Amino acid sequence: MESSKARQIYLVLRDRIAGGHYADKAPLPVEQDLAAEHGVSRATVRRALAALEEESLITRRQGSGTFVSLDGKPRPIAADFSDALAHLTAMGRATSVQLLAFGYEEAPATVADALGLSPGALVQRSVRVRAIEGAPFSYLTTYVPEAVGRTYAEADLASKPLLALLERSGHTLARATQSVGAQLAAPDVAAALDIETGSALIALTRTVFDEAGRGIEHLAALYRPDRYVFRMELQRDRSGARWSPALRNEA
Amino acid sequence: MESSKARQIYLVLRDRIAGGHYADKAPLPVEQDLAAEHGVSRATVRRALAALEEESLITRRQGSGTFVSLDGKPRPIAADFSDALAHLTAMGRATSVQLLAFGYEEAPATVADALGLSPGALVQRSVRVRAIEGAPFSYLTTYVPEAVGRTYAEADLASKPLLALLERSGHTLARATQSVGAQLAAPDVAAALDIETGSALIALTRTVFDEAGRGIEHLAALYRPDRYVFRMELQRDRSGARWSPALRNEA
DNA sequence: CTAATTTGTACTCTAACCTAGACAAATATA
DNA sequence: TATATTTGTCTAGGTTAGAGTACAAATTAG
Repeated sequence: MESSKARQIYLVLRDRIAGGHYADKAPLPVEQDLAAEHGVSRATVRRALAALEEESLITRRQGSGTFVSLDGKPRPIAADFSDALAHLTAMGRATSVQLLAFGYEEAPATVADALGLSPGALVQRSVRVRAIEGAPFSYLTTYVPEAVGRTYAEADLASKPLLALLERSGHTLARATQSVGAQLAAPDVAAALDIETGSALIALTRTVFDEAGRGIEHLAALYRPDRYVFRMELQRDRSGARWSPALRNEA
Repeated sequence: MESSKARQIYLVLRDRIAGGHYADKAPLPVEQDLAAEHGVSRATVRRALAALEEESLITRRQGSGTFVSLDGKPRPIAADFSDALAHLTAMGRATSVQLLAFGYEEAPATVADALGLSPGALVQRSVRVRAIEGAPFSYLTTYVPEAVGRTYAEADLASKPLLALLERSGHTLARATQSVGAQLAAPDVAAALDIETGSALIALTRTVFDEAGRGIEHLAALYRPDRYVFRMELQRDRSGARWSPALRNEA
């Protein structure tokens, strides 16, 4: 089932289970209905279900049905948008970082644009994977203008958060723009995050500026949605016209 | 290429182009490299590229290379997290809503839990698709406790935002919790959003409470990331310890 | 002008995937 | 207890997708 209709169905059902669309212990639709929904034969649905059963995400009982099984499955970490990292460490959970790539190269057009560099300028590019208790959950690609990057060493990246390094070297981080989308996992990312190619990932890009408005860091991050979700609390404004974010302390 | 490795590659490249990973006019990796990256033959890569070319997302020149082509392609709408809708209408863009399903049924366990209802309680379920200038971008499934749902009519849903209806009928919306993840498009959603099954979607779930802490609405929304992204501005706190969201007026 | 690079085209072979159907076994329902 | 429902097992057959290879045509670089 390397790539196929069965895999597609497997991935869709997996997302739904992880996302709470089917609650724990709840029955999945019967095989006939799943087949109809996806426009395939029952044999194909059964292969998808077999894969889910192998991960013990479901249990199947002949004559009865197929049921979600989330016994000891870890729930995703809920993180604030504003400072995810402080959040995790504050929770006392062991996160580790692996540096997959590091070097200086010409800035891709999209990065040069975001950071306000001239096309072809040199940037430091690094790729890191962050894991919590051994389970990888994010794939981070960062770009930093060369002059900024030279203020710290490669080894620092594996041990300290990048924003901390930037502040240590005297840069003031004043403002950032962030946008969130979704993206499919390419083979390299899938391998690093221990998932299958074609899984859905949260895509977050962030550009950080100093007080002079110069671009300091450009981040393209991919998160496993089954291990990491962004959560926020909203409160109705006194005026009643808008919602405003409430600052959080805990997950 | 209904489901296959070629399709997988097609979707990955499509996401990258839409997400700005490859900039406009920039060359894609050569077919050999793409084949190596994805672990397939060149013929398979070529089928993926053919599909991209058909949508004129790329142009291919024999002897030269393959290039991103984003001429008249619309950029995704950038929306604030706090009140996306007000945002859109404020921009003066024509959004339309289609009501796909409406009815009362037993609350799924996950919904009953979120709204604080007893298991098996009746809820109103509605499915809507929102489009901007004819292009669908969101698939919204909402659950409302029966008593609350009875305060407005089915026809209202097709014309007014749900939150406005709730306020009109005297409910005060005090607080909401929201979380953002990612999910693959199932066939029904894919058809409604005019995309292919297996595309990556932003998944947002929100639960709205009144001032007494009662659950009023539970929303499960799916967004096309090529048409809709969540954007936010962050500012460094005076203390310098955290980031805080800056309220926005415009995209 | 020449050589290297890159996309375009053509072909064969194979294996994986999917469909379709029928029936068995376990469970739930009336 | 009898009947319907649901998962489990098996078989046969056909279609498609993919690998691999070779070469042609256009473009670029030296």
